[in-house]
Amino acid sequence: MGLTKSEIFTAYQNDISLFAKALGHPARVAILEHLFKMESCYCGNLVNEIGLAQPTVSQHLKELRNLGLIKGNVEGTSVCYCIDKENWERMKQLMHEFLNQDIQTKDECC
Amino acid sequence: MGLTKSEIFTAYQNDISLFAKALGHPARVAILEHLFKMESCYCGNLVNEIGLAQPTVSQHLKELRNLGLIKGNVEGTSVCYCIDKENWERMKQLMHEFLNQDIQTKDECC
DNA sequence: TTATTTAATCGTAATATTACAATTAAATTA
DNA sequence: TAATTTAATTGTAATATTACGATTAAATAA
Repeated sequence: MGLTKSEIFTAYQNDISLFAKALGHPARVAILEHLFKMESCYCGNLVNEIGLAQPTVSQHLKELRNLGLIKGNVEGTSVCYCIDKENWERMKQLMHEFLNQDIQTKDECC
Repeated sequence: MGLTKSEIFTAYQNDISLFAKALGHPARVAILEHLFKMESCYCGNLVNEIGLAQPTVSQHLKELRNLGLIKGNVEGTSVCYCIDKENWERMKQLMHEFLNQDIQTKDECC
Protein backbone atom coordinates (compact mmCIF):
# COMPACT_ATOMS: atom_id res chain seq x y z
CA MET A 1 0.00 0.00 0.00
CA GLY A 2 2.86 2.43 0.54
CA LEU A 3 1.10 3.87 3.55
CA THR A 4 2.97 3.59 6.84
CA LYS A 5 0.75 2.50 9.76
CA SER A 6 2.04 5.17 12.15
CA GLU A 7 -0.85 4.67 14.56
CA ILE A 8 0.42 1.30 15.78
CA PHE A 9 3.79 2.73 16.86
CA THR A 10 4.84 4.85 19.82
CA ALA A 11 5.42 8.59 19.53
CA TYR A 12 9.11 7.92 20.16
CA GLN A 13 9.31 5.40 17.34
CA ASN A 14 7.51 7.74 14.97
CA ASP A 15 9.68 10.71 15.94
CA ILE A 16 12.90 8.82 15.42
CA SER A 17 11.75 7.54 12.04
CA LEU A 18 10.58 10.96 10.86
CA PHE A 19 13.93 12.58 11.66
CA ALA A 20 15.81 9.66 10.14
CA LYS A 21 13.67 9.85 7.03
CA ALA A 22 14.59 13.52 6.63
CA LEU A 23 18.26 12.51 6.58
CA GLY A 24 17.44 9.60 4.26
CA HIS A 25 18.35 11.34 1.02
CA PRO A 26 21.87 12.38 0.00
CA ALA A 27 20.65 15.74 -1.33
CA ARG A 28 19.25 16.64 2.07
CA VAL A 29 22.45 15.49 3.75
CA ALA A 30 24.41 17.65 1.31
CA ILE A 31 22.16 20.65 1.97
CA LEU A 32 22.61 20.31 5.72
CA GLU A 33 26.37 19.83 5.37
CA HIS A 34 26.54 22.98 3.28
CA LEU A 35 24.45 24.98 5.73
CA PHE A 36 26.80 23.89 8.49
CA LYS A 37 29.81 25.05 6.50
CA MET A 38 27.84 28.20 5.75
CA GLU A 39 29.97 29.75 3.04
CA SER A 40 26.63 30.92 1.81
CA CYS A 41 23.15 29.79 2.66
CA TYR A 42 21.30 31.27 -0.31
CA CYS A 43 19.01 28.90 -2.11
CA GLY A 44 20.67 29.69 -5.43
CA ASN A 45 24.07 28.71 -4.06
CA LEU A 46 22.60 25.49 -2.78
CA VAL A 47 21.25 24.70 -6.24
CA ASN A 48 24.73 25.17 -7.73
CA GLU A 49 26.36 23.24 -4.92
CA ILE A 50 23.98 20.25 -5.02
CA GLY A 51 23.70 19.76 -8.77
CA LEU A 52 19.99 19.03 -8.97
CA ALA A 53 17.38 21.20 -10.67
CA GLN A 54 16.07 24.21 -8.78
CA PRO A 55 12.56 22.81 -8.17
CA THR A 56 14.08 19.60 -6.83
CA VAL A 57 16.30 21.44 -4.37
CA SER A 58 13.34 23.59 -3.37
CA GLN A 59 11.36 20.43 -2.68
CA HIS A 60 14.11 19.02 -0.46
CA LEU A 61 14.41 22.34 1.37
CA LYS A 62 10.67 22.26 2.00
CA GLU A 63 10.90 18.84 3.64
CA LEU A 64 13.69 19.99 5.92
CA ARG A 65 11.74 23.15 6.70
CA ASN A 66 8.54 21.22 7.46
CA LEU A 67 10.43 19.10 9.99
CA GLY A 68 11.89 22.25 11.50
CA LEU A 69 15.53 21.36 10.85
CA ILE A 70 16.14 24.51 8.81
CA LYS A 71 14.54 27.90 8.49
CA GLY A 72 14.55 30.41 5.64
CA ASN A 73 14.84 34.16 5.65
CA VAL A 74 13.73 36.22 2.65
CA GLU A 75 16.28 38.83 1.58
CA GLY A 76 15.08 40.68 -1.49
CA THR A 77 14.54 38.14 -4.24
CA SER A 78 16.76 35.62 -2.47
CA VAL A 79 16.10 33.32 0.44
CA CYS A 80 18.79 32.59 2.98
CA TYR A 81 18.53 29.21 4.70
CA CYS A 82 20.03 28.23 8.05
CA ILE A 83 20.06 25.32 10.45
CA ASP A 84 17.40 25.72 13.14
CA LYS A 85 19.80 25.16 16.03
CA GLU A 86 17.16 24.52 18.65
CA ASN A 87 15.40 21.81 16.67
CA TRP A 88 18.67 20.37 15.47
CA GLU A 89 19.68 19.88 19.11
CA ARG A 90 16.33 18.28 19.85
CA MET A 91 16.83 15.81 16.99
CA LYS A 92 20.42 15.19 18.05
CA GLN A 93 19.36 14.28 21.57
CA LEU A 94 16.69 11.91 20.31
CA MET A 95 18.97 10.23 17.80
CA HIS A 96 21.80 9.92 20.28
CA GLU A 97 19.51 8.31 22.81
CA PHE A 98 18.41 5.79 20.21
CA LEU A 99 21.87 5.11 18.80
CA ASN A 100 23.44 4.72 22.24
CA GLN A 101 21.06 2.05 23.47
CA ASP A 102 22.91 -0.62 25.37
CA ILE A 103 22.80 -4.14 24.10
CA GLN A 104 21.55 -6.60 26.74
CA THR A 105 23.83 -9.56 26.22
CA LYS A 106 21.85 -12.03 28.31
CA ASP A 107 20.14 -14.15 25.62
CA GLU A 108 22.88 -14.41 23.01
CA CYS A 109 21.91 -16.25 19.87
CA CYS A 110 24.10 -14.78 17.15
CA MET B 1 11.35 9.71 -11.50
CA GLY B 2 11.61 8.38 -7.95
CA LEU B 3 15.23 7.48 -8.65
CA THR B 4 17.82 9.07 -6.38
CA LYS B 5 20.85 10.43 -8.26
CA SER B 6 23.41 8.87 -5.90
CA GLU B 7 26.26 9.36 -8.36
CA ILE B 8 26.35 13.12 -7.87
CA PHE B 9 26.89 12.84 -4.10
CA THR B 10 29.90 11.90 -2.01
CA ALA B 11 30.31 8.44 -0.48
CA TYR B 12 29.89 10.06 2.93
CA GLN B 13 26.60 11.69 1.95
CA ASN B 14 25.32 8.44 0.47
CA ASP B 15 26.38 6.41 3.50
CA ILE B 16 24.69 8.76 5.95
CA SER B 17 21.50 8.76 3.91
CA LEU B 18 21.42 4.98 3.54
CA PHE B 19 21.74 4.42 7.28
CA ALA B 20 19.21 7.15 8.01
CA LYS B 21 16.82 5.65 5.49
CA ALA B 22 17.03 2.31 7.28
CA LEU B 23 15.88 4.06 10.48
CA GLY B 24 13.25 5.95 8.51
CA HIS B 25 10.34 3.63 9.27
CA PRO B 26 8.77 3.16 12.71
CA ALA B 27 8.54 -0.61 12.25
CA ARG B 28 12.30 -0.84 11.78
CA VAL B 29 12.86 1.43 14.76
CA ALA B 30 10.57 -0.84 16.78
CA ILE B 31 12.39 -3.95 15.60
CA LEU B 32 15.76 -2.51 16.59
CA GLU B 33 14.42 -1.33 19.96
CA HIS B 34 13.10 -4.81 20.61
CA LEU B 35 16.36 -6.46 19.62
CA PHE B 36 18.18 -4.16 22.03
CA LYS B 37 15.82 -5.13 24.83
CA MET B 38 16.30 -8.72 23.71
CA GLU B 39 13.58 -10.44 25.69
CA SER B 40 13.46 -12.62 22.64
CA CYS B 41 14.84 -12.10 19.19
CA TYR B 42 12.81 -14.72 17.34
CA CYS B 43 11.12 -13.52 14.21
CA GLY B 44 7.76 -14.82 15.43
CA ASN B 45 8.04 -12.75 18.59
CA LEU B 46 8.88 -9.71 16.54
CA VAL B 47 5.75 -10.23 14.44
CA ASN B 48 3.62 -10.31 17.61
CA GLU B 49 5.45 -7.36 19.10
CA ILE B 50 5.27 -5.13 16.02
CA GLY B 51 1.69 -5.77 14.95
CA LEU B 52 2.22 -5.95 11.21
CA ALA B 53 1.71 -9.03 9.04
CA GLN B 54 4.48 -11.61 8.98
CA PRO B 55 5.60 -10.92 5.38
CA THR B 56 5.78 -7.19 6.15
CA VAL B 57 7.97 -7.76 9.18
CA SER B 58 10.11 -10.16 7.15
CA GLN B 59 10.53 -7.45 4.54
CA HIS B 60 11.66 -4.89 7.12
CA LEU B 61 14.04 -7.44 8.63
CA LYS B 62 15.52 -8.01 5.20
CA GLU B 63 16.26 -4.31 4.76
CA LEU B 64 18.00 -4.13 8.11
CA ARG B 65 19.91 -7.31 7.27
CA ASN B 66 20.97 -6.00 3.85
CA LEU B 67 22.44 -2.90 5.48
CA GLY B 68 24.21 -5.10 8.00
CA LEU B 69 22.53 -3.65 11.08
CA ILE B 70 21.16 -7.03 12.17
CA LYS B 71 21.99 -10.65 11.55
CA GLY B 72 19.88 -13.76 11.74
CA ASN B 73 20.62 -17.20 13.07
CA VAL B 74 18.51 -20.20 12.04
CA GLU B 75 17.47 -22.38 14.99
CA GLY B 76 15.24 -25.20 13.84
CA THR B 77 12.22 -23.72 12.16
CA SER B 78 12.79 -20.39 13.86
CA VAL B 79 15.21 -17.57 13.12
CA CYS B 80 16.80 -15.57 15.90
CA TYR B 81 17.75 -12.02 15.02
CA CYS B 82 20.33 -9.84 16.75
CA ILE B 83 21.96 -6.47 16.37
CA ASP B 84 25.22 -6.66 14.45
CA LYS B 85 27.24 -4.82 17.06
CA GLU B 86 30.22 -4.08 14.86
CA ASN B 87 28.17 -2.50 12.10
CA TRP B 88 25.93 -0.74 14.58
CA GLU B 89 29.02 0.94 16.03
CA ARG B 90 30.16 1.88 12.56
CA MET B 91 26.81 3.52 11.85
CA LYS B 92 26.80 5.18 15.25
CA GLN B 93 30.18 6.78 14.62
CA LEU B 94 29.09 8.05 11.22
CA MET B 95 25.79 9.45 12.48
CA HIS B 96 27.41 11.04 15.50
CA GLU B 97 29.99 12.74 13.33
CA PHE B 98 27.23 14.13 11.15
CA LEU B 99 24.92 15.15 13.99
CA ASN B 100 27.71 16.82 15.95
CA GLN B 101 28.86 19.14 13.19
CA ASP B 102 29.62 22.54 14.55
CA ILE B 103 27.67 25.47 13.27
CA GLN B 104 29.89 28.21 11.87
CA THR B 105 28.19 31.35 13.11
CA LYS B 106 30.09 33.79 10.92
CA ASP B 107 27.48 34.65 8.28
CA GLU B 108 24.30 34.78 10.33
CA CYS B 109 21.16 35.44 8.32
CA CYS B 110 18.38 33.78 10.31
C1' DT C 1 5.73 50.53 -15.68
C1' DT C 2 8.38 46.91 -17.56
C1' DA C 3 12.08 43.86 -17.38
C1' DT C 4 14.78 40.86 -14.50
C1' DT C 5 16.01 37.86 -10.81
C1' DT C 6 15.11 34.37 -7.53
C1' DA C 7 12.66 30.78 -5.51
C1' DA C 8 8.14 28.50 -4.74
C1' DT C 9 4.48 25.84 -6.73
C1' DC C 10 2.10 22.88 -10.10
C1' DG C 11 1.79 18.99 -12.89
C1' DT C 12 3.51 14.75 -14.07
C1' DA C 13 6.47 10.70 -15.27
C1' DA C 14 9.33 7.21 -13.38
C1' DT C 15 10.56 4.63 -9.63
C1' DA C 16 10.42 3.14 -4.68
C1' DT C 17 8.08 1.82 -0.54
C1' DT C 18 4.67 -0.28 2.32
C1' DA C 19 1.51 -3.82 3.35
C1' DC C 20 -0.48 -8.25 2.89
C1' DA C 21 -2.61 -12.68 0.84
C1' DA C 22 -0.94 -16.65 -1.12
C1' DT C 23 2.62 -19.65 -1.70
C1' DT C 24 6.98 -21.84 -0.98
C1' DA C 25 10.94 -23.66 1.58
C1' DA C 26 13.08 -25.78 5.30
C1' DA C 27 13.24 -27.86 9.51
C1' DT C 28 10.74 -30.55 13.17
C1' DT C 29 7.33 -33.63 14.95
C1' DA C 30 3.98 -37.28 14.84
C1' DT D 1 6.31 -40.50 5.36
C1' DA D 2 2.87 -36.98 6.41
C1' DA D 3 1.58 -33.16 9.09
C1' DT D 4 3.09 -29.09 11.37
C1' DT D 5 5.63 -24.98 12.34
C1' DT D 6 8.17 -20.99 11.10
C1' DA D 7 9.85 -17.62 8.12
C1' DA D 8 11.16 -16.30 3.36
C1' DT D 9 9.52 -15.28 -1.19
C1' DT D 10 6.25 -13.97 -4.82
C1' DG D 11 2.86 -11.08 -6.66
C1' DT D 12 0.35 -7.05 -6.40
C1' DA D 13 -2.36 -2.91 -4.98
C1' DA D 14 -2.03 1.52 -2.89
C1' DT D 15 0.66 5.24 -1.81
C1' DA D 16 5.05 7.94 -1.49
C1' DT D 17 9.23 9.80 -3.33
C1' DT D 18 12.26 11.80 -6.63
C1' DA D 19 13.18 14.71 -10.38
C1' DC D 20 12.27 18.29 -13.57
C1' DG D 21 9.85 21.40 -17.13
C1' DA D 22 6.66 24.98 -17.00
C1' DT D 23 4.62 28.40 -14.57
C1' DT D 24 3.79 31.62 -10.92
C1' DA D 25 4.87 34.92 -7.25
C1' DA D 26 7.44 38.41 -5.19
C1' DA D 27 10.90 41.53 -4.90
C1' DT D 28 14.30 44.53 -7.28
C1' DA D 29 16.26 47.13 -11.10
C1' DA D 30 15.97 49.61 -15.37
